[in-house]
Amino acid sequence: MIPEATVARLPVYLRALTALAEGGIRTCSSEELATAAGVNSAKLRKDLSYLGSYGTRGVGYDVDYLRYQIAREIGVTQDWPVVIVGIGNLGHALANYSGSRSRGFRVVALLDADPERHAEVVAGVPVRPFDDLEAIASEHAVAIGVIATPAAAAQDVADRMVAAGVTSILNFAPAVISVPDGVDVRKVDLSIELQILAYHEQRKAHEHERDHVAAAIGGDA
Amino acid sequence: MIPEATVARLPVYLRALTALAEGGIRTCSSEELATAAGVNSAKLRKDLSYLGSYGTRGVGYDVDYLRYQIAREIGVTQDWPVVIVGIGNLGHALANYSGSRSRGFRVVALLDADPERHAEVVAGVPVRPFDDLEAIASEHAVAIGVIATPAAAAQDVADRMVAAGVTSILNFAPAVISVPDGVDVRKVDLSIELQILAYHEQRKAHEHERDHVAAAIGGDA
DNA sequence: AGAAGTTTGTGAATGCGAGAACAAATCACC
DNA sequence: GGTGATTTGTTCTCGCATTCACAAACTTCT
Ligand SMILES: NC(=O)c1ccc[n+]([C@@H]2O[C@H](COP(=O)([O-])OP(=O)(O)OC[C@H]3O[C@@H](n4cnc5c(N)ncnc54)[C@H](O)[C@@H]3O)[C@@H](O)[C@H]2O)c1
Ligand SMILES: NC(=O)c1ccc[n+]([C@@H]2O[C@H](COP(=O)([O-])OP(=O)(O)OC[C@H]3O[C@@H](n4cnc5c(N)ncnc54)[C@H](O)[C@@H]3O)[C@@H](O)[C@H]2O)c1
Repeated sequence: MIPEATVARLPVYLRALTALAEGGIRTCSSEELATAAGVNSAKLRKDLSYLGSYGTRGVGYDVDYLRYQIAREIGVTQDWPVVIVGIGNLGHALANYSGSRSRGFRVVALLDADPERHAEVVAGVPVRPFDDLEAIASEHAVAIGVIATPAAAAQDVADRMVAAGVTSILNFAPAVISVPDGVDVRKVDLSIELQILAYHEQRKAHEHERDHVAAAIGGDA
Repeated sequence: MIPEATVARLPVYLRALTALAEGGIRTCSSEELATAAGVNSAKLRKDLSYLGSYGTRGVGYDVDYLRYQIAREIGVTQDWPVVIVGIGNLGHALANYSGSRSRGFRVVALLDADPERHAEVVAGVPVRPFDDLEAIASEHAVAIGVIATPAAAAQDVADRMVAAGVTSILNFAPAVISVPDGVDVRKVDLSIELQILAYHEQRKAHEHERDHVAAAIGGDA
């Protein structure tokens, strides 16, 4: 059983390894890979130790071999069919992105409730009515769904997805959605991220204030 | 000093409180708020206790009062000026989003290196040359920057931002960027999120396999 | 072949966060 | 004014994650 914190970092290692491989590098040490991935080398080694013993002491890791092992562990050696629901501003960006860049996933359908959208084709995939969800999900055995609708529709969309057999949901809508046990939900939320940054900014600003006050009172007190 | 895990949840509570307020609810218990925010009520109470003692035993929390206290603690009672760099598919979506929905932030500039983009106006804000970064950052005292360029450009953009006085960066590009001490970076990464979901999907699939094998061998062994 | 130098994999220590549980505080009602 | 019901704030315990530190394993050089 791999710890959740480690699972969340494996994709980062995978990307770093891909970058190294594209740069023509065949082997790397845990130190080098850790730097490329932006983590501590001890943490990297511990993370990799959960997968097995794929390095060679005194040498390091074979880039391609380790990359394959991580990809296999994550489950992206095969392609996962994905549906995206809500093809507005964000949905368009996601459709373009998933289609071109990311390996391991295949966008099999773009769904939207608005009939005006149904004429469109995004990144080679036509936008279809939301009611086609069940048919598409069962035809392609879709396990992963992406929600990019307004927040008000998110719970309904999630319910329909779950009923159609989707067991993993990536939610971009700023809404808490509840799902049955056995269904995984991850959320991506721009405004939460901005607010976390704002908190730290404010703290930095206060710190400076204190510094100035201290300096004004008398630096060598 | 508020724990980082708590800081990351405060925006969720803020949103839940806003939703309750919009529903006309004036007071709520930790249990109700926890449900709305999708967390455990004990955790919620402990989180709030770091801010102070803003509830009333036997009663609960005044929705508006608590909302203001959290907003103040996060630092979103004022508006933070934000610049977005890289106005492609994703940048367009972000510009439209930040402009309309999220309180506490104001998009003061959209920047792109591609001259073809400079004619455009997105959500009322004109797209300007990337080289205007320094002038805009100092004019508006911008502390928060958003990167939505391709991965290859992310480190350069980050360096320029830092040089221009930006001390918090939200990075949407799939790249590890390094910044000096005192600068905060948060990243949002679609393909990492998908891969985490894929891992769990794979595990679910293997579990089913084991179940089937066990059933085939003989369920009551 | 042996010594010196690298680098991995892991046991141990430390720190942090989650959740249970309960005492203190408040309200409603009589 | 007192009693019971309700709900917060906090203490305590447990488990997980991070980091250190080092022995084991491998390479290279002599
Ligand atoms: N744009 C961003 O950068 C951004 C960032 C973070 C979060 N979000 C969130 O992502 C979501 C989408 O944002 P957007 O800017 O693309 O909004 P949008 O309004 O442009 O697009 C929403 C789309 O969802 C469709 N839709 C509405 N109800 C539906 C339903 N029940 N079933 C299927 N489709 C439905 C609409 O027809 C529309 O095409 C919103 O919840 C937003 O808050 C957006
Ligand atoms: N589209 C998505 O849903 C999505 C999701 C996750 C992550 N991302 C990432 O976000 C980034 C943007 O994605 P996109 O789909 O909008 O790409 P895009 O190619 O549509 O847009 C990128 C924009 O950045 C501009 N740019 C390039 N170099 C620049 C520089 N040095 N300075 C300023 N601007 C520059 C380009 O002119 C272009 O307008 C990419 O790194 C992508 O991997 C995108």
